[in-house]
Parts: sequence; C-alpha cells; structure tokens
Amino acid sequence: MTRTAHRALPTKEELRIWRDYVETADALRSLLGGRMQSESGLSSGDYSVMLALSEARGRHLRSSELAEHMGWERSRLSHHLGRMEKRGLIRRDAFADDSRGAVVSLTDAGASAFRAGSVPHLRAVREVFIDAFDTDDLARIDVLTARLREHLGLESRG
Amino acid sequence: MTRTAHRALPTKEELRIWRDYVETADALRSLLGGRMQSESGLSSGDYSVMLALSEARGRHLRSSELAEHMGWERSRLSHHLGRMEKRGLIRRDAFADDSRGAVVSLTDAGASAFRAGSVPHLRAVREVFIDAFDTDDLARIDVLTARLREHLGLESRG
DNA sequence: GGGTGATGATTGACGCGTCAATCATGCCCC
DNA sequence: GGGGCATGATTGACGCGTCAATCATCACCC
Repeated sequence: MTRTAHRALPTKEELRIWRDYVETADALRSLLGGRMQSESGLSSGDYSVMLALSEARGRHLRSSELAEHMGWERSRLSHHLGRMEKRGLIRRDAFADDSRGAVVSLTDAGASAFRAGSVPHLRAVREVFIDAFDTDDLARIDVLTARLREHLGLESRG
Repeated sequence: MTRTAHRALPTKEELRIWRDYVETADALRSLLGGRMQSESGLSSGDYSVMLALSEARGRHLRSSELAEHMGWERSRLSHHLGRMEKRGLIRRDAFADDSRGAVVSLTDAGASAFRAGSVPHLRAVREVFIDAFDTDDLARIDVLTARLREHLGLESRG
C-alpha cells in the first residue's frame, strides 16, 4: 500500500535539500548581520524595532503594540529594548492612560542611526539575496515560501 | 541608462519576498528546535554533533575534524561540546599523537540518546518541511538554494 | 471597597553564537 | 637547544532568544 509512503521518513535526497535550505538561510542571516554590524553598528533586530517605530503614527508605540506588529514575543522585545535603551537608541516612558503600559520611542540618536543604517541595510539585502536571482526566480521563491508559511500556519503578509 | 537599475535598492516587493523568506526559515528553525527539545531533549546542534560522530570511523573525531566536517567555527564547537560534556553526552580525551588535539566520542548515554532522537527528528523534518511540498516544489527549492549558495560562495554538498 | 483574575511588562536563568584573547604544544631552523 | 611562529583548542565577555516566574496595575463584581 502506497499510503505508507506518506508516513515514511525523508529520503536522503529530501534530507539534503532540507539541510541545504536551513544552512543557507542561516548563512544568509549571519552574513547580513555581520555586514550591518560593521557598516552601521545595528543588528537586524535593532533595525526591525526602529523601522516599526519610525513607521508608527507619532513615531512611538506601546511595547505590546510593537511586539505584535513585529511578531515578537513580549519578553524578547523587552530584553532587546533594554539593550537598545542602554545604548541610547530608544526611550521608554510611562503611558498616561494606563500605568502598566510603556511607550517606546526613538531618541534623536536612534533616529539618526536608523537613517544612517537604512541604505546600507537595503543595499546589503540586494547584494546578498536579490542579486542572486532573476525576476522569475524571485516569483518562484515567493510562491514556495507562501506554500511553506501556509503549511506552518503562519499568517501571510499579503 | 538602465544600468542604474542594477545598483538600485530593493523594491517594496523584493523586500517583502526577502522578509518572508528569512522570517519563514527562522520560524522553521525554531519550530523544529522546539519539537526536538520536547521530544528527545536534544537541540539541533546536539543532533548534528552526534550525527557526525556516529558516522565517523571508530565513532570518534578530533575536535578540528569535527568542526570542519560540520562547517562550524572552532570556538562554537568548543562551547557546544562543553555543554554536551556536562550533560554526559560526549567525552573528550587526549590524543596520543599530538597532545594539543582532543578526541571527541559519544558516551553510551549519548549514543542511546542519539538513537532515540533520530526517528522523531526525521519525522519532524518531514512534517514541518517536506510535507509542505510536492516533488517538483522540492526540486525547485533545490535549484534556488543552489543558486543562492553559489552566489554567496558557499560550497555545495554535491 | 476589597478580593479575584486578567493584562502589560520585566526579570532571571540558561542555551546558543561570535569575537578577540589566551594557552599549550608542536615545528622549524639558526 | 632555544627563539619564533603556526596550530589545536579553550575561555571570557557579550548579544540574542526562550521559558517560567514575577510584579504592578486595572477591571470586575459581590
């Protein structure tokens, strides 16, 4: 009965494709991280946080909104904000309407670091990832990624 | 002159594809990590180390060979081996021919943890990754990944 | 108005990864 | 045989991520 195949363990070939996939994605992440670190002193986490803040109305968000917007766990964000605050990139203030809430905003130093880091970041993304492919390739990646996201039950970005 | 396009920053669409790609790969890594942790108490790093050791002739390798085989930095491996040693999964012994070298081998406990974790691990890989795709999809992923690896100057596995 | 539970956020412990520094041993060559 | 450098491996500091615990405040409701 061929149905058994459905429950079978991956073949050697499938496993190789899997390992290549994760290993490559990981190399990419670390390569980009290294470039950002040396070019602008920002990590990709820093960048995401600052991007979200700089796009927000009033350029500030409550921690919980920020966490949800970025898809990060609260505690992860809290730790990260702590580190960023120590470096003077962001500020946390009490929220008037609810003393439990904290309002996160970019400091001037943060805003200017973000501006300075933005172009190098985008350039690096193009160089390490986009430039590897032509338009059709990118479309294929998009489809395949969407397939995977759906399989995993992740929301799509639309 | 259209040559300018080559140096342009990514479009919004390209950026979205990029972000989906990394975010998805990351979700995958963490999902698999969580499953392995709860099902067998092994991390994917543990698994790689043990896989390499169990495939090695004599079931042991020098640290440097192990690092090279896995494509890990020496210091990363050293830290990881330290943690695994504390848990009793591996052992490090002096290497007779060169007192600088350390020989790493699985303990009995390690070997049996590896055996116990292997099938759940492979099953998880199938469920979270392989099952998302049909055969053609997987072939496309393989091609695209190879393209990316080449672009990044990573060795291919062959 | 005072208990009770939900909510916003932080903390601590610990695994993991990188980088730079360190340490011991081996090797070479004068 | 001893100075100098390469090599195998470890260490420490620090950023990052997760999990579980904690803390303060708020909301409800008797």
